[in-house]
Amino acid sequence: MSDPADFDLNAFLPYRLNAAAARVSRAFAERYRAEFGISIPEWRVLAHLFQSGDGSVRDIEARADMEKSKVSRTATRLEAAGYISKSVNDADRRLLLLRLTPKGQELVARLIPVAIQFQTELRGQLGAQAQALDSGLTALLTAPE
Amino acid sequence: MSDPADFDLNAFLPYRLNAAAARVSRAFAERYRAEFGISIPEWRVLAHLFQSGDGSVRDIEARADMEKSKVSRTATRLEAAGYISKSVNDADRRLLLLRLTPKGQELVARLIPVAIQFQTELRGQLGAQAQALDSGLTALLTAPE
DNA sequence: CTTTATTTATTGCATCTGCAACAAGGTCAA
DNA sequence: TTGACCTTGTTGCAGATGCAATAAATAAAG
Repeated sequence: MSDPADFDLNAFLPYRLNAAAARVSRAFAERYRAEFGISIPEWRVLAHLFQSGDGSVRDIEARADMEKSKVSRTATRLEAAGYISKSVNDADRRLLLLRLTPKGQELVARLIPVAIQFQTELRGQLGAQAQALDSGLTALLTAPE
Repeated sequence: MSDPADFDLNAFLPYRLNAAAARVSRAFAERYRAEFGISIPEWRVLAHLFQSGDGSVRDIEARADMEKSKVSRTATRLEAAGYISKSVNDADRRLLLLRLTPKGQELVARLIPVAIQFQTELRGQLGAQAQALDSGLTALLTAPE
C-alpha cells in the first residue's frame, strides 16, 4: 500500500496544490501585468491598504503573509509609482503609515473589478467543484499549524 | 454584489490557493531539507526519474511543470551530488539521458516514505475535506487552459 | 546534398527572494 | 535617568528564477 514503487508525483497533494496555484497565479498575473503593469506583491499590498485604509509594514506582513523585506521593497516601488504614500506614525515613530494616494485609490477601483471578474470566470470553469475547493482550502488554511 | 468596497483579499480564490500551497510547501521543504539536504526542485526531478526510469530535460520540463533552465540547473546540481547521471542519447544526440545512480536510487527509496507519511498526516488533518480538496484540484488541473 | 527551420539544453543577465545584520525608536526595571 | 532589551523597517548578500540568446543536433525543403 505504501510501497515506494507505487508512488506517483502527479497524485501527490503538495505537488498538485503547487501546480494548481502556480497555474492560477500565472494566469492572473498575466492579466494584471498586461493591463495595469503591476505585479502580484504590488497587487496584494494595494488590496490590503484598500481594505484597511492604512497600515504599517508589520500589519501587511501579518495579514498578507509576506516577508517584511518584501513588503518594504514593494512599498518603495508603489510609492515611487505614486500609488501610495509613506509617512511616519507619530504615536510610534518606528511604524510607517502606508496609505493609498488618490491615484492609488483610482487604480484599485479599476483593479478590483478585474479580480472579481477573474474569480467569477474561474468559478465558472470549476462548476460544482468550486464549492469543494473552497471548503478544502478553508480546512487547510485554518489547520493548527 | 460586485461592489469593489466589498472585496476581501482573504476570500479571493487565487490568494487562498497560493497561501495554502505556500504553507504546505514550506512545511514539506522543511522536513526534506532537514533530513536529506535537498530542495523541492531536486525532489521533483528525483521523483520523476524514479517513476520513469530515465528522461531528457524536455521530458521533465513537460511532466513536472518546471522551466527547462530550472530543470537543467537542478540536474547539474544532482549530478554533482552523485544522485543522477547525465549521458547523451545516441538515438538523438540533442537529448540528455538523465538517470538515477545507485546512490540516487537509495536516496529516493528513503525519500518516498517520508513524502507518503507527510501526505498521510496532511490528509489526516483535513479529515473529510481532503476528498473535497482533491476533487477541486482535479477540476482546476484538468481545466481547458 | 545543401540550405533553411526546428528542437534541445545551457548560459548570461536582470530581477526577485529570504535571511541575517543593522540602525533607529520604544519599553521597562531599578 | 540610565542601561539592557525588544520592535520595526531597511539593506547587503547569496542564491533562485524566468526570459532571451546561443550552440549543437536534427528534420525538412528545395
